[in-house]
Amino acid sequence: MFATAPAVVLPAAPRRVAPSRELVQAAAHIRRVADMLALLADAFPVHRRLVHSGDTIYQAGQPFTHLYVMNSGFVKMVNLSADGREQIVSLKFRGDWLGFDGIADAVHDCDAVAMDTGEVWAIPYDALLAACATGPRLMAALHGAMSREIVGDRNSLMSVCTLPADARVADFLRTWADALALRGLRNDQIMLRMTRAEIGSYLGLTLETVSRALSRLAREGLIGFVDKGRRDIRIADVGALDSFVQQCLAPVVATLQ
Amino acid sequence: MFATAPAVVLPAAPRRVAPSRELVQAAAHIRRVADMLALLADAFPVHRRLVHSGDTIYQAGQPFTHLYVMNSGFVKMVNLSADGREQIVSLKFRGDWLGFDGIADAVHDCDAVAMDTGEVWAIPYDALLAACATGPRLMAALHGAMSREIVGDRNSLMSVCTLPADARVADFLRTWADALALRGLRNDQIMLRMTRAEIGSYLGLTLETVSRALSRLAREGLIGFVDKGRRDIRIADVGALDSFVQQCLAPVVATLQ
DNA sequence: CGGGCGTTTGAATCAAATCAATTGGAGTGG
DNA sequence: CCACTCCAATTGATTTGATTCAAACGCCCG
Repeated sequence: MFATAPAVVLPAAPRRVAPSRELVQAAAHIRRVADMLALLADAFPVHRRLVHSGDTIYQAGQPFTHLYVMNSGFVKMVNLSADGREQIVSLKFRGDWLGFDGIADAVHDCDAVAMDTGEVWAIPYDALLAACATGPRLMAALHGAMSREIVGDRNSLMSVCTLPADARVADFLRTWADALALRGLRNDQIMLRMTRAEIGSYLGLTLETVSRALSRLAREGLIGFVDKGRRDIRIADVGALDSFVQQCLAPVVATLQ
Repeated sequence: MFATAPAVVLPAAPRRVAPSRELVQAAAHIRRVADMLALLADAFPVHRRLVHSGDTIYQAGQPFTHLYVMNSGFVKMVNLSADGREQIVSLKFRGDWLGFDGIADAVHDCDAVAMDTGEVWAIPYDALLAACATGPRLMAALHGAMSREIVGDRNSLMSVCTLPADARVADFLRTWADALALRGLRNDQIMLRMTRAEIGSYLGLTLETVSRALSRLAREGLIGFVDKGRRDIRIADVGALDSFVQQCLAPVVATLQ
């Protein structure tokens, strides 16, 4: 309870004046990613692959041989069910690992599709394991990444299961902004390289509902659109998105008390 | 693609006459779990803990020191958000590992609560890593378990995001039955040790909706209740649950074509 | 300039949540 | 043994939030 409280303690941080705690976290994360990439580059000749929007890094059904670490870019993980349903189940940024789904059965379980130009490092899994044996740091990075993935997936599930549509979209933007901040990037303006339909797929909503939610957030002044296009979103105050989510929850909480 | 196809190829398996493929899978899984437990017992003095319904194996916020493997019993993973929302995000059975959420930040991220009497083996994480260095088999088991967890979580997300309420409940029962079959247990009768509210939490539904869905499945003859209680569920034909899910999807698929 | 795609917005519909009442079992204590 | 309480589950009536259907708009690009 207390461990996660700080986010709530600040009801509406007036401006993004770089709160020290987040800066520290970001610095730690940047260092961790840099160390990890250096470690990988040292351990073996990493195959760096340049990808463009639409390229698939791997596909469901392919034999699993490599894990991948994103040096830059932006990737979606697409799950396809036996009966033809399809969904974006995860989004990946710089420093994230791809391919864990393939380890268990030696076959990939979903598609990894680039949504932007970027560079992914392909790492032969067996070579990685061998390298892990030589020192504990690579292993720690690997396990940390898997652990983070599990935590992230569960948080997605919780968003989808416990938040109404508007709050889900707000939470999505907040999470994205946090991901940018963690990587030391400006988080007051985010380029969604996704269509409304893709956002909807990820959040379990229709594209119309996503569009309406964004319009409402814009009307309330929580977000704004950069330029004339509606793809780039300006977030005045990330904390305000938090309070918006809680406000959506207010009636629910009231009944619990 | 081909890996997941067989479930569809059989439109409505008439009866549960032990299809060989599933038996083979079950045998493989049982062997894997047994090997893993033996491997663990050999590698270090495992601490075996007996748990009863309601006991917590670990809680969010606690420092992470151990991973756990379930030898028997049944456990729920409960996530709590900063703003007070709570949800069951995962269910664990014999052979499953617990605690991966704690690796990344050395602090557990959710509660693991026993829902039945059982035995969990506590494994010091550092000792486990040390043991992994000695041979590849432990590491393979560990990574396999994490990979499976990631795949499972994503499938949960997909269920919640793409299936209507009735289908979600049917899919939940099907998944549970498959989990039992995989462990070599009879899967024509499952003891839900969960209330309707807990099932609802896991599926993102209210308890009333879960109740109605179960009533409808019973009315259609897909499930039955054992004894007078409504806790134990008899499943005549697991394959029929599959076709029910697809039938729920039929109108959706029609619009896609 | 015109076509195509993505987006927005409105109106109607529908599925699930909410509210409310009742039933049913399990456990307790007289 | 029965009466009582408590909690889980069922079922019905109503409301609500999201989807569906439909139309129009804006932007990018050939």
